[in-house]
Amino acid sequence: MLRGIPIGDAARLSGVKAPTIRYYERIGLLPAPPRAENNRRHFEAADLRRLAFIRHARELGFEIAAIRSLLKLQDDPHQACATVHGIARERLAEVEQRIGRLSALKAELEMMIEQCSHGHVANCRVIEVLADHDKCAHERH
Amino acid sequence: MLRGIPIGDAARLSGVKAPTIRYYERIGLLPAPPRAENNRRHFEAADLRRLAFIRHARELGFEIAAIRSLLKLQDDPHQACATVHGIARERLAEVEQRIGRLSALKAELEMMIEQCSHGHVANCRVIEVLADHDKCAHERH
DNA sequence: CTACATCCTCTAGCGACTAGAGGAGCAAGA
DNA sequence: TCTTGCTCCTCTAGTCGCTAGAGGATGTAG
Repeated sequence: MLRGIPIGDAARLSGVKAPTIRYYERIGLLPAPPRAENNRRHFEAADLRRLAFIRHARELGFEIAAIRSLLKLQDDPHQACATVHGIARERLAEVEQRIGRLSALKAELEMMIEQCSHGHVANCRVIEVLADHDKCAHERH
Repeated sequence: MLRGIPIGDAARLSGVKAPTIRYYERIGLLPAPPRAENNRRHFEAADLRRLAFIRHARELGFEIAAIRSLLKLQDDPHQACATVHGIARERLAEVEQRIGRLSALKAELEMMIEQCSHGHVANCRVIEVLADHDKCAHERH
């Protein structure tokens, strides 16, 4: 019979939940697999690889649109690597920017918490700092 | 006449866009201001302060729900500071975690990009690494 | 035969806005 | 006075990437 992998197993093997797999199929990120007479999907190893790829890229913070282009490039191995490279570098720049902003934020939160007098809200530094941006130590946000 | 601040000025002064101000009013984050006969909102200085507070807290990544509790605490200055403190510390922990994850991610992206052979997609490291999680240098994601 | 698990489709919800339609009001210039 | 252009109003629907739940069919084990 050789009847492919059912969605539950595909979910367990790829780490992508079943509803999410169906969602990816609906938005065209994953090709619709053949169905058995009982209308159930049957996946194959290639689908699992594609799902693992998607999952990993998602974990790295790539958006669906970016993954879509990466997959298109992957499907056509004669494409130049430069495009892929570009997408990854864009993503790196984003990540670096986010780390920068988060670090400033961390410093500000730490300052707020440290300066909090542990008394009443009326003279709580956390509330004060939140209310008045000028009290921030850092400018870049 | 003394007819308060119109929404456009409130937006400019507070840094919160007009549709977003209306949205905050709708979800009860900002008290509904009085209206003139022409049905237009008229804000006051206190509203601007509240909006600045919300905006700053949003920039720091606080969720609307957290801001809602902070505002409630702010409205009642006899509350203990401990609650406020707790919210801020929770937020700090989240931020630290996110920085950690983003740093691992940055390292991985850098590695991917560096190893990319600049040839064809068929032997592009970016694609390969994305396809196979085991090729990652870092485990914690 | 009875449980129970797995699968199917479909719709609606999340958070925090944002965009657009369609219309009213107001101030300044020709 | 008319027109232009700006601001304002409400309402609905869209964004992203899922997730939850309803309601029903099928499959498997005891």
